[in-house]
Amino acid sequence: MRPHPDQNTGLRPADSKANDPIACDSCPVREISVCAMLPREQRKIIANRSHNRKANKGDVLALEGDRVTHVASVTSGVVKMTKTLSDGRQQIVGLAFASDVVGRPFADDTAVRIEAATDATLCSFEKSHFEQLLREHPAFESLLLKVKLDELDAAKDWMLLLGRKSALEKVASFLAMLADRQLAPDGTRMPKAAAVTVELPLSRAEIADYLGLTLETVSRQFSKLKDAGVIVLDDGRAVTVPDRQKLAALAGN
Amino acid sequence: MRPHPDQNTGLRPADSKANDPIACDSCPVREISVCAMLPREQRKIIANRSHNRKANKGDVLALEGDRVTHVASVTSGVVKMTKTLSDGRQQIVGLAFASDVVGRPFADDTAVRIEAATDATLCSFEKSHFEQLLREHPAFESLLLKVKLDELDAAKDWMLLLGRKSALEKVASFLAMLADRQLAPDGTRMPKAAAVTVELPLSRAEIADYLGLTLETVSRQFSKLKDAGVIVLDDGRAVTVPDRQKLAALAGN
DNA sequence: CGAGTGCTTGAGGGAAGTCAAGATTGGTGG
DNA sequence: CCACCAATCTTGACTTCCCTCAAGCACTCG
Repeated sequence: MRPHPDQNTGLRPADSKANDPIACDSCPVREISVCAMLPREQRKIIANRSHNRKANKGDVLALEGDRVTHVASVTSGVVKMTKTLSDGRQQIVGLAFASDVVGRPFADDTAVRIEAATDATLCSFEKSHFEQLLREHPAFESLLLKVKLDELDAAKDWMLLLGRKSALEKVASFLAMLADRQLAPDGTRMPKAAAVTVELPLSRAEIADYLGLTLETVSRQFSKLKDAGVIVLDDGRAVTVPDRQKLAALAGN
Repeated sequence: MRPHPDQNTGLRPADSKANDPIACDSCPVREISVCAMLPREQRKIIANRSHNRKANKGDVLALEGDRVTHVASVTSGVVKMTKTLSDGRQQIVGLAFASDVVGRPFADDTAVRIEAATDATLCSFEKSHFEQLLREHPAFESLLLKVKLDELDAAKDWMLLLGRKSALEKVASFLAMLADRQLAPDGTRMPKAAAVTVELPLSRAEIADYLGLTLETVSRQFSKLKDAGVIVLDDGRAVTVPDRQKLAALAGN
């Protein structure tokens, strides 16, 4: 593997923080985030202890080994978590979409670098406040546990992909994952048959880092899928999947 | 990848269950398992709701897609969790050692096959009882959350390994992991300098499935490490590491 | 319009996979 | 106790998939 060039260091937390109090009632993820478990009147507690945070694409929210100061729920955009070997080889070990939690409660420092993959907004808590919420509201803690158990299952799927799938299967799996999580305009999941257009939140290089490949190999698999008629490359960053079944078939499993 | 041959199907849960009540006070993992968080008098609750379970090497505790009926804490031995692609390619996605929890609370069925990698004993709960314990004892749930967050961190490390490390680094990492978790006879962790002998809980084929390699490649890396003097192969299953620093250096990171 | 960035494509090489013997080990029964 | 057999592990020769290196192409933006 070729080591990675140094990347845009972006803004550190203190710089890009915006202390607008959160309006939970209009929060775009209020029904699906961990907060959803709290009874309405207790959301005030959240509002008082959290703040909105805007991050621009490329902004680094935490470096590998950093002291953990905040825990946040993603309200829009995509945040990536990466780990890096000493010689620069890099692996994306997690993607956080809207309603996902980033940051590590109950640990002194992060084992991962946290970075905005797209422009993003977060509902951010000071770590100690977040942990206090967990202690005081078992329903909140319980929901976080369920969320993390789901994440663990997803991580196991990803381990299968990284360890055993071919390059083509990896790319197909990645696109299938994005297509499946794609929501119709009304917020419901797309019907299984319908064509879906996916706006890729990652560059070719980032997809490579996610799949354990090189950018060139990723690009070649995109071309292969295009030639096979499984995807349409609207432009570099937007992909249409006419038939998700066909894509899923190539994903292995 | 070559598909795997079918493996010993072993015993299903109902067959190998032994209903001895658990003696928590003499439980080998009472200080480190999730149970440790419960105040002494509440351990009775555990004793009443759990039972000892012996599993022989190769016994299958659950198949991929099985309904989850039990959640258990490993009290001795090693249990492996695997995922399999339709053509038989296999990946070990988790190893549970003494004090680790296997089984999936809050889900209808397992996403992984659970199998004893060595002879093992477990402290097993009916899933509904386990979930009830979590609900009634926030401290218990809280500890489980912390344990699962640690597992998630470990999974991320493993994703880095699977996606980006060379075969030699993978094998070195695996041996380093085992050496580090090896305990001195008195139960404390070994001093960093001391030579450690590790009894491998997995066959070459299983190590390959854990590392995303083939058995032949694993064997070659063992030979390479032996020739380099980094390890001594006492026999096929026991490895001595004279200098863990040297091994760690080869593990990458 | 030229420079910069990100993506695609090609040619060649190398690390790990595949296929195929052997070598060890461990268990079983004569 | 030792001979035999099956299972596991090691080693070798060859192949393949993906990585590396290197152009060339397509946008975007000053």
